Formats: sequence, structure tokens, C-alpha cells
Amino acid sequence: MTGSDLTAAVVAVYDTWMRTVDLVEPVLAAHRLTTATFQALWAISPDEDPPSMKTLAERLYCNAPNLTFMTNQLADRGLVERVVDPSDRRSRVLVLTAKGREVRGEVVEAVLAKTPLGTLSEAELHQLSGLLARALRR
Amino acid sequence: MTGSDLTAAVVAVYDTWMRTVDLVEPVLAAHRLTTATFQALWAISPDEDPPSMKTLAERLYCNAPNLTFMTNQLADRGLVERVVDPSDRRSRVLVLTAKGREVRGEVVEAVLAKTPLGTLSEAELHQLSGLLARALRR
DNA sequence: TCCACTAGTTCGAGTCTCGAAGCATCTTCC
DNA sequence: GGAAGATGCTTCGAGACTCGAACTAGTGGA
Repeated sequence: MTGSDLTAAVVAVYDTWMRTVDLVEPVLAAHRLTTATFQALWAISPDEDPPSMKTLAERLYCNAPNLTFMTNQLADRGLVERVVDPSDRRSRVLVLTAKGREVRGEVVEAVLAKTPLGTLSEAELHQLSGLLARALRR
Repeated sequence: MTGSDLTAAVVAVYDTWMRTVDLVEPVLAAHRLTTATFQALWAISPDEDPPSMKTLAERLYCNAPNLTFMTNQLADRGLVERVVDPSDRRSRVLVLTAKGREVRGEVVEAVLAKTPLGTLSEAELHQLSGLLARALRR
């Protein structure tokens, strides 16, 4: 059986992610966020151009109706705003509100504080990111 | 900002897992499995003692009612059977049926064939598993 | 102008998730 | 032994998530 190292790696990746989500869950609940809305909020970086719905859907591996639903959740809570893209009026970009930036900052901080990966050294993290980036690139 | 390597690593882990699930999805659909039922099936190794509901719930980071639901899905499709544990008659262990072993084998094979991690060498996989295991251990 | 295409939304159905309450079975302690 | 509490699982009900199909609005090419 040649796949045992590969199996172990897949399981480890799954466990690391699930464990991170599990540990962060109390912080999300305090902000009335769920796993799904948290992932959407996480995927909107305040340092980059605000993404369109389409871009965000690809980033989250979900489809358009699903993202409409999640966007409604975030908009209802005053965390994001839909803004019509002037260069293509069909498209709406998602802009973080002031509250959205604040809440996002707190949950991101919580993720970094709680994830099991936090116990690794800078060198180990760099190595890990490098390996995964290489896998994802191909 | 000290957390940027850590952020990159968390994002890479998330992406790797989501991407794996996304690529395997057509195979799951062919077996009428969803992501949730697939994870449950994946978590029942045919080479180990059949796990109790409680054990499996911990492994899947879900609660008891949720696992009851997923177990029903798998049992309805004839993939697992609930067996009363003679040593504690409150507990039910989940045993793969012949069909369950077969289907599990196929989806596991599909995961290993499709996951982006499959492009890494044995040495890289070993390194990756080692890093994640070290993170999860603490 | 017409027409095919694209971005997003709405709708409806199915799936997933979980707290609360209930049942059966242990375990503890008297 | 028997009551009292703990544990493993299920049921129920409500809410959240996901997606295909159909729809609206806007774009771009002939």
C-alpha cells in the first residue's frame, strides 16, 4: 500500500483545520458568527481591493446562491456592504464596514491565538506554508 | 505584525482541505454521499476496532444528535450497522458492512488520487505530516 | 437593435447542526 | 439490594447551510 504517507498527510490537514475551527467557535459565537459567515468574513481582506461576489464564491468553494445567503447574514449584522462596481454594474463588491473591520480583526486574532499551528516556530511555519503552496500550485 | 507566517499557514491548510473536498465531490455524488456522510465513513477504519458513536463524534468534532443523523444516513444506504457493545449495552459500535468497506475503499482511493497533496514526494509528505503532528500533539 | 452571455438574486427543497428532553443502562454509595 | 446520579444514545424542533432552477439586470459583439 503506497498511499499511507499520503493518507496520514490528508488526515493531518483535516484535523488541523477542524481543530482550529473547533477552538475558535466560542469567539465566533460571542460575535454571533457561524463557521460559514466567519469564513466569508475571513476571506475579505481589508488590505486588498474589495472582492466581487463571484471572486468570493470561488475563494470559498461555494456557489452564487450560497454566497448571497452568507452575504445577507453579514450585511444584516452590519459587517459588510454591497457596493455596485462602477466598471460593471452587474457586479457587486463587498466592502467591510468599520464594525466589520473591527470584528474581523478580533476573530482573526482569535484564530491565530488558538490554532494548533501556533505552537510551531517561524521556521517550521515557513516550511509548512512552502510545502502546501507547492502542492496547491500544481 | 508577527502573525503573517502563521496566517499564511492557516490559510494554506484551509485551502488544501477545501480543495480536496471540492475535487472529490463528484465521486461522492456518484455514491450518493455528501461531505458530512463521507467524513463519517472515512473516520471508520476497517482495520481498527469499530468505534462507538461517542468515539466517532469526537473524531468528527460533532455532537451526539448530529452523529445519530449521519449514522442514519449511512445505515439507510446499507454502509454501516449499529451493533450493541456487549461490554456496555448503552453503547453502539459502528461496523462497516461489506458494501460499506467497498464504498469506503473507493472514496478513500479517490481522495488520494485527487488531493493536491498527491503531487508531493514521499519525503515531503513525511515532513508535512511530521510538522502537523507536532502542532496537534501540544 | 438584437442576441448571447454574465453577475447576482429569489425560490423551494433537501441537508446539516445543535440544544433540550427523554430512555435505557451503568456506577456509586448507603 | 436499591436509590441517586452519571453516561451513551435517540428524538424532537428550530435554525442554519447548500444548491439547482428560474429570474432580473447589465454587458458586449454582430
